[in-house]
Amino acid sequence: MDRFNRFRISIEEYYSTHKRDLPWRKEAPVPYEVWLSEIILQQTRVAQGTPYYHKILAAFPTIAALAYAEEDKLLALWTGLGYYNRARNLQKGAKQIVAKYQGQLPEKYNELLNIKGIGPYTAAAIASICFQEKIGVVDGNVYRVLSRYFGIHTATNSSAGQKEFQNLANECIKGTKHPGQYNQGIMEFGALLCTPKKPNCMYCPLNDTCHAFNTGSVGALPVKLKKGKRTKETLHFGVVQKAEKMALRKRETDGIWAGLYEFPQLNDAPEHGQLLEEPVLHKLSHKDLYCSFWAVSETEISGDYSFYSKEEVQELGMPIIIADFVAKRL
DNA sequence: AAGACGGGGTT
DNA sequence: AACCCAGTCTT
Repeated sequence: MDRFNRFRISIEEYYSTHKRDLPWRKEAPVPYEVWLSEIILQQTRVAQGTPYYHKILAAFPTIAALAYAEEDKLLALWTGLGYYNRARNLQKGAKQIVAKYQGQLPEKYNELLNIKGIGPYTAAAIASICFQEKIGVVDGNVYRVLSRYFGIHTATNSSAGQKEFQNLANECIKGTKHPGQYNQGIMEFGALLCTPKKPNCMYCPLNDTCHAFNTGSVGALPVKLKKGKRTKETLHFGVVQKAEKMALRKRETDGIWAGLYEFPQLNDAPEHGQLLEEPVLHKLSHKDLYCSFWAVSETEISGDYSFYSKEEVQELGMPIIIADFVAKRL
């Protein structure tokens, strides 16, 4: 038996005995549910994403409902999940599917790639889980598992690495009869056993032939290129409250917090204004935001804002730091 | 090829 | 504090 088949069979065996019961995992997976769950879970832990999956599926039970939804309503449900362009692209994708595919997800990997928000990972997941296409998923788990087992030292976040790991993943999946099970299996294996820190090598069914385990390089794999330094930014929010309403404005459609609502920003600490709480450090993965909230009069703020009540705010997407503040103060 | 894009959990 | 998470898009 070759190395690829040995690997695949162990993964399938592992999955059959360890798979978690997740809401979108069904005997006959529903393509829309798989798509929605995969978008929500991009760069997001299952535990964090699952409640959002339930809320959003309940609010928009079909692709058509999602396509015709108010963007603000979708973003309101997405509030706190991060990477908000996922939500906006999800809806663009839904519109594409309604327009070009009669509201049904296409079945082929190459067709799925044309849909907004669907990249190589998500296309492979949908095509394999829903339509039995043999394309390997490549996510953070897969990079880790493959790099260790096969001893691949190419950086996973380099162009060469992405190609190499995709090719390897495609090689591994070739022999299977159940592409969706195998793909979910390798991710489950990475999430539960072949973990980033302290992987459970002693109980690993593949340790006899794992390159990393047998060369003592488990801790050195996968190899990743370092990202640049984080940047710092200071934000001054102008809080104007009148008659149980607060002034909010919708952000531009690109950059951070695209399309979300926030307090109008001030260029600097205002001359006339009361600091409502000690400046908060809001840490994003790529920058540190020092946020100050100032009670100011309406003359201090400018731009295209409107006043919203507690009820109206429920229908708006907001960065979590704004949503939390509004919840406390309104 | 490199950076931008969130927020939260783990080590 | 650094790393990671069922990645994708833009420049």
